[in-house]
Amino acid sequence: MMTANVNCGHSNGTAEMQKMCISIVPIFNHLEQAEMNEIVKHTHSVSYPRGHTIYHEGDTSDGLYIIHKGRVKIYRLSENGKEQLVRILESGDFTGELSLFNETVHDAYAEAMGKVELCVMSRDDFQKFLLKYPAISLKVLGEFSNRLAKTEKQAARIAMETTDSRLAMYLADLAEERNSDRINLPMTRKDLASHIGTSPETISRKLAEFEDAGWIRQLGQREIEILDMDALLLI
Amino acid sequence: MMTANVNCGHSNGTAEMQKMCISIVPIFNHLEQAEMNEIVKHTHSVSYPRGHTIYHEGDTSDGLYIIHKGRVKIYRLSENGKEQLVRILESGDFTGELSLFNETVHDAYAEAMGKVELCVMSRDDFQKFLLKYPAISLKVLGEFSNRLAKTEKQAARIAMETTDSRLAMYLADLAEERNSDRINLPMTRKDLASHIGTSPETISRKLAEFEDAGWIRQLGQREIEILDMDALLLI
DNA sequence: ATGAAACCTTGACCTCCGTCAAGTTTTCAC
DNA sequence: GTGAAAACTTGACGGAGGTCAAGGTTTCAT
Repeated sequence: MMTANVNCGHSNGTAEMQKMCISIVPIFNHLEQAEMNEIVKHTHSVSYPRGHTIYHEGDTSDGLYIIHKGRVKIYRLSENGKEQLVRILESGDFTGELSLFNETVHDAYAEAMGKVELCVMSRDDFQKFLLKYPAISLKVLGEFSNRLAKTEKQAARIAMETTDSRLAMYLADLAEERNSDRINLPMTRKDLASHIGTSPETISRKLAEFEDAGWIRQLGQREIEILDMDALLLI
Repeated sequence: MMTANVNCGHSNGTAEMQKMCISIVPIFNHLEQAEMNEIVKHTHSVSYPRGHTIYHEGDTSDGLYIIHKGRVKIYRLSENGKEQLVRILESGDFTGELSLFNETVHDAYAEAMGKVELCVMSRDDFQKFLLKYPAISLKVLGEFSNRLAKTEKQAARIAMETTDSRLAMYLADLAEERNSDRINLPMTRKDLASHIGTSPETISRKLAEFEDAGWIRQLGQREIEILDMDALLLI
């Protein structure tokens, strides 16, 4: 049984949290203080435990979810029940938008990777704000266009690159994002495998190969140091 | 009303044609007549021959392209020079948007599949209209959300389904889209292969298998009749 | 209409990597 | 802290499908 802790904005602490929630999200935090306060009134906070499914494929969309604390993984299931990890959301990211515009049902799953705190806004309120503050639309369009570019790139990679390349590119992307040669895999081998279209065993083997070749060093199960980025990307 | 055919060479086309262009695009055709006229003033028409590259990966974005007549294929190149077909644009579709919001350079190629006629709007004008008419933003958001959903689905398929399934699902999608059991492949084996992440040879072989199994009938090189959709999707 | 170029098909080969299995290590709930 | 469950590693095996090649068919520009 889920033990969701739903707050509807009556306590000071919670109002404070919702305000924070809005103020950390790129799509809202460019607004005037008064405007943000108005938006805060139309959100409520929710907290879920590790493993809780926030929405299912097929659920009707109930709104926009903004991650305040914790991480959420978005995944899909194929016909035969295999899971593919689509992306991981962190503080300041949002989801639920896809079904806000055209579809009315979700086409993926959202699951709490640890304890998470979310701010939720209803579909109707969100659309109202988009029309009232056109600048928000531009922010959301920017975010969508980023995601679309990333997803198309990912699809192209899975379709055309070898498994070695895909893994190497994933590591390189992560290193660039974190701006460091020491990276921490944000997920299990199984999830990573499903993300780049291979099997957990293959991930283990390839990482071992990379290490033998002197391109990386595995420090822990999750921590990796990249020693020779160029060689890695030449595979 | 639809007397505005061809005749726009490489320079500006007739006002009539540009008007048509705007009136067939879902993101604009919901506007009032006067508003559309205003937008028409800020577009110009262009025509390109078969095979012409409309924009290159790395080009700086010069604006929004709306397809008036003909078809345009969007593709990417991998490191090793392999091509992946991302999607095919038809009359009423638009492209160039990705680089309109965040990136300033294109990350893919656009090529005319036959003679095409386009209407072009500058990046600045487009952004101005988005702010002036918030309803346009909602339309574009809807279009983006569709594309994102489609692309994520595609990525998940390539990552997790067998080649048979991917081809079968592609045929099924096409049949549903066209609402008929007789479908015409909109592209060559090579392009289809790159789209679903396999090789042209494998496409030939699988289609032959499907035919032997009695699930489809190949009428011409491009025309296919689906005989047993259920069997096809059970692969 | 006609030749050249692009496209499609079929065969043979062979490699990559997915799957199963068994053992080890790490994580997590109590 | 402790035991159970989840996650990871390594090995062996087999099959799906990529690649190369050669020959037939369609398309297209002139």
